[in-house]
Amino acid sequence: LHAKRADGNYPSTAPDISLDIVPVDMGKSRTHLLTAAQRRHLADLATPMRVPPRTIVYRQGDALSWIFINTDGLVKSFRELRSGARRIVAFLFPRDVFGLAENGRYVNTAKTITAATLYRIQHDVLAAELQRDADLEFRFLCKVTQKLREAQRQTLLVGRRDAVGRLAMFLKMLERHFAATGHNGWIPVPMSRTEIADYVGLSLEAVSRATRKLALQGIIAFEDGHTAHVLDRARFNALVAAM
Amino acid sequence: LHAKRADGNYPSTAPDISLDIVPVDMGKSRTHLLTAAQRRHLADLATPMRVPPRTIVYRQGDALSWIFINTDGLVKSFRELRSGARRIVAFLFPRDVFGLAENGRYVNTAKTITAATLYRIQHDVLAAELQRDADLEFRFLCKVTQKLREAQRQTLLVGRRDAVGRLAMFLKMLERHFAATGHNGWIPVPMSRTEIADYVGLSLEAVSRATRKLALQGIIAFEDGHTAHVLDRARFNALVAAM
DNA sequence: CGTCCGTTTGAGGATCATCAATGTCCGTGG
DNA sequence: CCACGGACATTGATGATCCTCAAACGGACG
Repeated sequence: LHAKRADGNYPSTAPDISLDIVPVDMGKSRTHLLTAAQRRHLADLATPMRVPPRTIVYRQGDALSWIFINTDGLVKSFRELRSGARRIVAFLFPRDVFGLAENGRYVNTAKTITAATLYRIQHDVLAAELQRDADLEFRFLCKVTQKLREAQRQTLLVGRRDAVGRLAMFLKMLERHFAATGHNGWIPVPMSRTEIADYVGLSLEAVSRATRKLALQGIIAFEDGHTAHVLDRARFNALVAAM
Repeated sequence: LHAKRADGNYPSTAPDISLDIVPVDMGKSRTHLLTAAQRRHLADLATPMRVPPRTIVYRQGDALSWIFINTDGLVKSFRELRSGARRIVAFLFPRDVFGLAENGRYVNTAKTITAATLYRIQHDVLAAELQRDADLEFRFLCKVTQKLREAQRQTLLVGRRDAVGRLAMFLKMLERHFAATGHNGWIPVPMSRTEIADYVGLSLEAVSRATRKLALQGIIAFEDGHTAHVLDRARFNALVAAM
């Protein structure tokens, strides 16, 4: 698997429940989750793995072999630049699918941030299964479509000139992701400042200054560095939208 | 159709040939093009339209009704910002599918740059057809995956700090798109400077100065503003990769 | 021939990256 | 229990880059 991995300690209860693909729509509103049968079937094909923090799942350039589904934990997908800098292309949350490849090679490097539970499926097995089950395939299509929208949003984010605006958009993105989980008014920020910087395309220092500004202006309060409270919703939204 | 359109003058020869979805891979190398039967079937479901330049196909926020396939011409997909600025999210080349929506509404505005031939399919009809034909659906899945990769690349592009580097990456993207068409050494640049600026996230002036620099350094020669010649391939590639 | 649109060129100002130093947290070892 | 070390984060000063404003230029088209 191209990387050190946590061996052995899988949860012995087979949790086929956790393979849901997230709600999206291609217009039509349908039952967005997988059927019980589909989950069971996917669970049959997939192998669960429990992965410690800061573990590389695969590297850019590695031969494509598995597609991964994140059911628990946080993973980053990033590219190493010549300069040594890293650009995080996506954060993979629970219910996210990853393993993007081109010409049979992974495009990015994937690394866990927190401990994570991943299900891996051989890519050709998955492809075959998708061909067999058009309904399942449709969920994947929706999922990739959602990822496409997110990528476009990130392009808009990175394209902004102002640091605080970028940070605001970033927090908004996090809020969207955790909205379903019912956190209201406060936003979990599971990643480090450095990782935020690598995602929004700023230097670490700029991120630091931007968070400080947001706090000073009374728009957002940070506590322990990994939780953000939205104090002034109106100005926060204005910042996010203001471009 | 939410927009003025060129009425009547469809080519009377039914060109089912032109509905190909472009080559991509999810790892497996397959016959990348649609089968003749699939093309015919798609052509049955789709309505061709010949659209003049600078025509709005749909606006962001419009209710989703059609999915479009571009078979000829150039379309831009962009978002209007509060400031009045525009950020181009994607250029749609022949064989591209577009009509990205969220919650039943188009996410971006689509506008033709050149005259174009578009096929439109009612989104729910397409969805139904995809459910029926898992193979066809797989091609769409690959297509969206390709778009995702491109979007990620654009994020990297926009994230760069140097204007010339961004322009170089942009030209490289164009070259990739026209590579199949056999132009060797020279790159068609069908869009305006302003549109390039809106895509790479620079001001019009910065784009102008960057092109000038590329020309002065003998890396690329521009003629008539819509064609670029790669003079120094080595330094060009270095610029593209140098981050 | 004049207007309009897109582009080029120039000068000044704002913003962020970079470099450097200090500060904080946490785990390790004495 | 405390001191040390390392990773990460903050804060400050300087410089480079690009945006903005402004003016001139060019071709297309009436």
